[in-house]
Amino acid sequence: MTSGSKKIPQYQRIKNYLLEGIAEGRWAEGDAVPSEQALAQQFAVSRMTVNRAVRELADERVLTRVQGSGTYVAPQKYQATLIEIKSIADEVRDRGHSHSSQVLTLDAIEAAEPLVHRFQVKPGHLLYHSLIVHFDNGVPIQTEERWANAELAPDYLIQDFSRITPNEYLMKAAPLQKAEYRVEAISAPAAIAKMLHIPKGEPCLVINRRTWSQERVASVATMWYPGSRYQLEGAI
Amino acid sequence: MTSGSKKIPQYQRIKNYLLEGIAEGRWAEGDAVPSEQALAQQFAVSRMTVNRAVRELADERVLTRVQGSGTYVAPQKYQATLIEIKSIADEVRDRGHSHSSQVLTLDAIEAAEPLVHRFQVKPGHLLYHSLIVHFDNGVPIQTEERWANAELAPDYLIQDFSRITPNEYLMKAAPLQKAEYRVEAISAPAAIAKMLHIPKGEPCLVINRRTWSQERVASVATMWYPGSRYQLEGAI
DNA sequence: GAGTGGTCTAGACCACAAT
DNA sequence: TTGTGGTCTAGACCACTCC
Repeated sequence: MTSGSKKIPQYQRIKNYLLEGIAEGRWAEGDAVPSEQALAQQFAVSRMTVNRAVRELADERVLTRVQGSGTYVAPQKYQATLIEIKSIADEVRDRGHSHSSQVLTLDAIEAAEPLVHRFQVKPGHLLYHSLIVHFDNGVPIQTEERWANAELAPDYLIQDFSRITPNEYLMKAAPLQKAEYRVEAISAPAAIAKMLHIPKGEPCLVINRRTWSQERVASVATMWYPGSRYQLEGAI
Repeated sequence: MTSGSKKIPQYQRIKNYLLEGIAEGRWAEGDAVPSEQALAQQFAVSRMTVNRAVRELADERVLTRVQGSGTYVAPQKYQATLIEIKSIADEVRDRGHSHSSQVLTLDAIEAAEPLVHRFQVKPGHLLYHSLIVHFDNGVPIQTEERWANAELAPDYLIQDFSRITPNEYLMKAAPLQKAEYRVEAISAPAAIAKMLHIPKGEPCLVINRRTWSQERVASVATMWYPGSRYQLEGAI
């Protein structure tokens, strides 16, 4: 099915061409992609067909279009409709602030309850574990405790998590297939309050996420955000 | 700008026509809307233009299309990936509990700041306003304060909101085109604490939503959930 | 003025559903 | 067989940007 010959519509071929080009870095963020005219010639299709391909990618926020000027690779990553797939580091940088982080724990463990259940693996299955605090201009904004499936993220322990977030590494190592999240409002317990530099008992947004890759659970994470300094946003 | 004559593209006129028809009940859920051929004749445009209008509404999940059969009004149920489009009443009932609600306020107001800004209307624009508490087995689980655009939800004030939630009415009156949300964790102020029967200061999940229909802001809502009794869930 | 995107036309062929 | 949607063409005019 991978090499289906005639079933893929032309506009989809063009979309794929542009998506691959962006993935490979042929066009970086902000770069102009070829004009509709040029793509129409290159693919030997009418401009209407190219227009549909490019317009759909613009609707999907992959590209931005400026009438009279051109079509450009959209600046952001895919945050899109959902609750933060975005890296916390990018979020901070997008605000023009500086991001830093502190790795408090980084080790390997053998799965036991309740992680056995969360990961849908057998007891003893190897998991990697990290506990990191993220800072926005030096102010703590998130604690992130994460467990990763060693089979899917074999190099987890040798990453420099002060430079790349676990999320960013996992996105490369185990491309996201599916995610599940739970959002709660909880009073900060003492340990969390200390890490976030907030009074014990202050309301926090707590996000629990599980991600899947290749039909298996790739990672489980719990993130605490101080309610006074953070809010989730999104659109549909 | 409301009565701009020539700037609105033909495909947008057709989209509006279909959205209004659904809002007015001319086509109910599951009903077939006119074929592309019929719409092309009715609006005196080419089929390609109609196709774009209908395809976009299908992408927005307002319609569903079946090749060889026709185009139908989509069921207004989809919660799926996103943060609660689901009615709170359905959520409670899905858990096998009984839902009830208490209408504390139901009135009309003229838009002033900050609602003028949130609604993108002129000062004095008519808005309807409601404040409702929802109960799960008699336990308060959500306060819902909502403002609705009177132009898009003309019958808002005569609804029986102890039987149908504002959300459910709005889904029919002004089919959802787009939504935006913000989620925060905030300590309950006294007024909220009293309505939810929780101690003042307890962490609450606060969701702010704006919905669009026919290119205009249809409603703005603020919902408070006691953190101890509620959590958001979702998947991607 | 040259190039770009935004929209639209009046046809066409195909795949599929209903009959 | 008829009607539906899915796709595509080869033009066209317009509004806008950039030079």
